[in-house]
Amino acid sequence: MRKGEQTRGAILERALSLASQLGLEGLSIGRLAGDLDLSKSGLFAHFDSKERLQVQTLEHAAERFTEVVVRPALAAPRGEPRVRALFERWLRWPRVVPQAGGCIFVAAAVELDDRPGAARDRLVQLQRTWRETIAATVRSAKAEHHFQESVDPEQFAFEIQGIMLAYHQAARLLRDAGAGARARQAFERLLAAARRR
Amino acid sequence: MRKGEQTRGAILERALSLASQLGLEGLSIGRLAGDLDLSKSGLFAHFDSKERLQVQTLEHAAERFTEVVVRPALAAPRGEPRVRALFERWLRWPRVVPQAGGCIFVAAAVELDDRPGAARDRLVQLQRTWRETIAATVRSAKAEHHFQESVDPEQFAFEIQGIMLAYHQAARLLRDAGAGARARQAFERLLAAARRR
DNA sequence: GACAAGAACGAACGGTCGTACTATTCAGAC
DNA sequence: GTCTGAATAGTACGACCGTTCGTTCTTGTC
Repeated sequence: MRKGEQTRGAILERALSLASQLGLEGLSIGRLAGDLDLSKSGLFAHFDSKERLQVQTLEHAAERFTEVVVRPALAAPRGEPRVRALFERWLRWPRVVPQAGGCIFVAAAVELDDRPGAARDRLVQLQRTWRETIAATVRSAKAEHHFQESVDPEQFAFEIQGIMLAYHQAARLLRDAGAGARARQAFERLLAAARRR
Repeated sequence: MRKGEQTRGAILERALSLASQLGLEGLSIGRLAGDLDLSKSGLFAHFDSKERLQVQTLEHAAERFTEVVVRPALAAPRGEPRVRALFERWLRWPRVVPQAGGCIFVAAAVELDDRPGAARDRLVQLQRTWRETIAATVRSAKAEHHFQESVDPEQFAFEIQGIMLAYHQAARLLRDAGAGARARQAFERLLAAARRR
């Protein structure tokens, strides 16, 4: 049947935004049901447990992330342009896929880093995949001779991630209007160091 | 009287570690009281409200941070050594001042970035002070001619913060044993770019 | 040792949480 | 139109939440 799938999708889309604000633990089934005009028990039946809801919310986020960040970026030309595309699309994605509290992966990373369980396990997988996506893109930039042979793709991924996290904090906590400019400047410096010679 | 102060200190020290794990919202008065063999109401009386407990926990964290990170770093020679001291002491501080869940400011930044209130306001202040501390140290490194004149202290602070956040995520979420090495390499690259000529 | 103030306690409050059951409504195949 | 299973609603539960209140123990001062 199809109605269930549809409701489920609506729940997860809302859960994604709510969890970005309140965290995966702060995400409450009652609140979620109220927002969607569903009964608590009706909503609950879709997931059987809160932990499963949390995991599915991450799963849903990952699917949307692939749709709006990774896949389009892979359509950019190999090499540096693709690295840029990944970066720029990451900056925008919490608005493209509505997450009122900012990137859910940033929030979940801090929340789950010391809470064992299925949600943490899945998040770690996703985060590893993301770092590997960046690293692979950097490798292709080396293959295209855009970047020097000496560039370490994993180190590059680490540093990009740092810029993203600093941006997230400056923009959201400090409400620093110049956060985007700072992030781009840091990114350009990183690119220049990889490219230069 | 003095007994109260003493208990209060013990509560805050424990609250700091607990909040680093569960977040300032996840921090529960009942749990905290249980850990310290106090009654819920007895503990509560020290703070009058949960929000005040949260703010005081941040305040306590800030004092300890100044003690073990900022003040000792300011004892290092002006210029690049002082920048290094800030960085290295930051890396270690969640172990020096026990925070089982990692740096509480990192956790609180993500948690409070969209939750208005006294705790958020205080955290923003603290974070601004911290960035300014880094920037001032960078300015002194310029004055000592360790760094080029063209270095932007605020941009430098932004990028250091990024490295710290990336380290936190790699070490804690991904349990990446090489996180420290990655962070130091990124830091050296940042220093080299500021120094070079 | 009396006394007052401070510190801690125990019980209870109204709420919300996740979860378990049962009952009802509804969509799609025949 | 009927039947069936999926989808949703309703109700109740025990646990824990922050908070209040009145009481009791402890501490420091005279």
